[in-house]
Amino acid sequence: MAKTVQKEDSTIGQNTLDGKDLSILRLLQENARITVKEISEKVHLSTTPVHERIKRMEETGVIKQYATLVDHTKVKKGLMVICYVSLKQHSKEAGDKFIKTIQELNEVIECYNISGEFDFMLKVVSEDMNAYYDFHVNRLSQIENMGHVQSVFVMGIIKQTHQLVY
Amino acid sequence: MAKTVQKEDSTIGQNTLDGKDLSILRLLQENARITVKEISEKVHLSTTPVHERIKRMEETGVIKQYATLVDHTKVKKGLMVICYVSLKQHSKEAGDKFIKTIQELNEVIECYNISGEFDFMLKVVSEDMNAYYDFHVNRLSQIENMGHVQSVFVMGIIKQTHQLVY
DNA sequence: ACTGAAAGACACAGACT
DNA sequence: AGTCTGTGTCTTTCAGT
Repeated sequence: MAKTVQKEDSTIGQNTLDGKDLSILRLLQENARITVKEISEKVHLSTTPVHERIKRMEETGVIKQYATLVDHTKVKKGLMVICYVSLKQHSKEAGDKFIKTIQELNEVIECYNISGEFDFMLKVVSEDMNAYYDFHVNRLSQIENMGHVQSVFVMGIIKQTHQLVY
Repeated sequence: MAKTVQKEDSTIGQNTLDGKDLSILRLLQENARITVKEISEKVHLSTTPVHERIKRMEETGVIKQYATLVDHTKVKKGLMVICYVSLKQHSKEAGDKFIKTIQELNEVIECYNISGEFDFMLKVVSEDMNAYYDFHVNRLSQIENMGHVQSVFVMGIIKQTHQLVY
C-alpha cells in the first residue's frame, strides 16, 4: 500500500549528521561567535532550523565546547614541552591516583594514555625553562609511583588546529 | 632542520593584561559564547569596558580564535595517533617543503618541531585503523625526503584543555 | 522540518562623570 | 577608565505550511 521513502540521513533522532549539520559545524569550528543569521545565509536556511540544529548538536554532545583560544606567548606560557611518563606500578589504583594528580596540575594541558614504552604523554606549558624545571622537579617527579620521565621540547609550532570536520 | 617563526616579542605598546583582563579571559576560555552582559556582572563592571577590553585583546592577538570544539568520536575521527618523523635532509628547502605538505593534510591537526632524535611530532586523527594505515602508507610516507616514521597510538584521553589562563 | 513574523535580549556607540 | 542610556541587530519562540 503506502510506500515510505527512506531517507538516509534525516533521522535526527538517531543522531546522524547530515550535510547541513556538517556545514554548520565547519563554520562554527572556525568562529564560535558567528551569528545564527550569518550561518543561515551561508547554508541557505532560515534562522530557525539552524538554531534547532545547533541546539541538537549541543545536546547530543557533538559540540563539546565553545572555547576561546589564547596566544600562549602572550600570557607568559611561551614554553611547550612534551613529556613522557612511565609508572613503576601498573595497578588500577596506582594509575587512577596518577591520573587524578595530573588532572589537577594546571601546567598539564593534555594527557594521553599511549602505546609503546611509556605509559603517558603529557603536553605541558610553562613560562620559561626555570618554571619548567620547577614543575619537573618539584611537582611532576614528586608524584608517587613515578617511574621514568622524558622531556621533549617544542621548538616551533608548524600547525595547530582543532578542525575535525572539513 | 626547518625553522619556524616564533612570535616571542611582546612589544605591542603597553599590552599588559591586568586582573580584570585575566578574569574576562578565564570566562571566555570556558565559554566563547558567554554574553558581554554576563561577563560584566561576574567581573563587576558595566558592559562597555568589558566590550572594550575584549576588543583590545582580539586586536592585540591575545585572543587568537573563538573555536567550537567537536567530539572526535562523533564525527568519525575516533583514532588519535602521535606520529614522529625525521627527515633525510635537513636543508631549509627540504624542511619548508615538508612543512607545506603537512599543513595541507587535514588528518594532521597538530605539528611541532621538536628536540631529540626526531624532527617533528604530529598529532593525527583518523576514522579507524584502516584509514590511518592508508594515511600512513599512501600520504605520509609518500612525502619526499621522509626519513623515519614512528607511530604511537593514543589509547585514552586523560586530560584535554586549552586553558592557559587560570 | 522548514518559513516568516514578532518579542525580548543583547551588542555597540555616544554623552557624560 | 568607568557608568548610563539609547538604537539597531540578533536570538529565540510561536504560529502556520
